[in-house]
Amino acid sequence: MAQNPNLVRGTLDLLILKSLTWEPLHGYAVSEWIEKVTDGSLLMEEGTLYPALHRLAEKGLVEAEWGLSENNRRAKYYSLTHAGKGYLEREAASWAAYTNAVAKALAVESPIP
Amino acid sequence: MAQNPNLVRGTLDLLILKSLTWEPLHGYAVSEWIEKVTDGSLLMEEGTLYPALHRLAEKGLVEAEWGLSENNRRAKYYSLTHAGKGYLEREAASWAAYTNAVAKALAVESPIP
DNA sequence: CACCTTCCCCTTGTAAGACAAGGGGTAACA
DNA sequence: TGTTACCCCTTGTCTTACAAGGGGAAGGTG
Repeated sequence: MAQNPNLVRGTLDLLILKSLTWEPLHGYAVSEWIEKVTDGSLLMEEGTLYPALHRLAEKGLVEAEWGLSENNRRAKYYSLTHAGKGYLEREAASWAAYTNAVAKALAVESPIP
Repeated sequence: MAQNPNLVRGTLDLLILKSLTWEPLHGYAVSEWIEKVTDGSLLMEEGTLYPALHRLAEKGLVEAEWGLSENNRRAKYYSLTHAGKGYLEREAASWAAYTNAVAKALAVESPIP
């Protein structure tokens, strides 16, 4: 399913990190979480998800560990690091502020206020 | 001033088109409008703005015409086409829906609802 | 006069990152 | 045995924000 790449950018990391808030999840479960929590409006390509997870690990925002899934399959579990928690909070706030500003701009009704 | 490119993506076209809602503006005025309307939180690089305007013109969403600015300078005025209006409405709605979904996802408090 | 600032336009190169389209492998079940 | 669901990954392509440059003309100031 095709998303708008320009919309996904800037929220992808946030959503991934958020999905790991409570417990470690493997990649497949992360994508399921995102799909569920957005009522199916955001379907994550695997070619998008996995590189993103690797980037986040590279930055030290998540940690990976091989394990076994509920379905008895080899799976790589990602967990939020301390740095990842902080990053999530800051970036979520910044994202909210930005989208708020844009929403206001798009709602302007008088020319050149 | 450095923005977060990942946030700008997906809102840039929207903001530009919105600025042209009432009357044709030249590029410089578009960037001023955006800066003003976002309380200075979004400063548009010229190397971002002008290519974006050209892309929008290429897609037939805006039309360009050379004119003279209030300050007596040569300036290229952009105006919204019919297609541009429609695009703005649709994409603004889609953007709002998407950011809403993300906002909800980021506000989730229970694990895996 | 020379100089500076403001206004106004543009281009090139770089880097990031979403996506399409491939790949592989294992468990469970019909 | 075949099929489906689960789970991981990579490569190449394309878009596009940004940095860093370019130029030129108007109006003011020293």
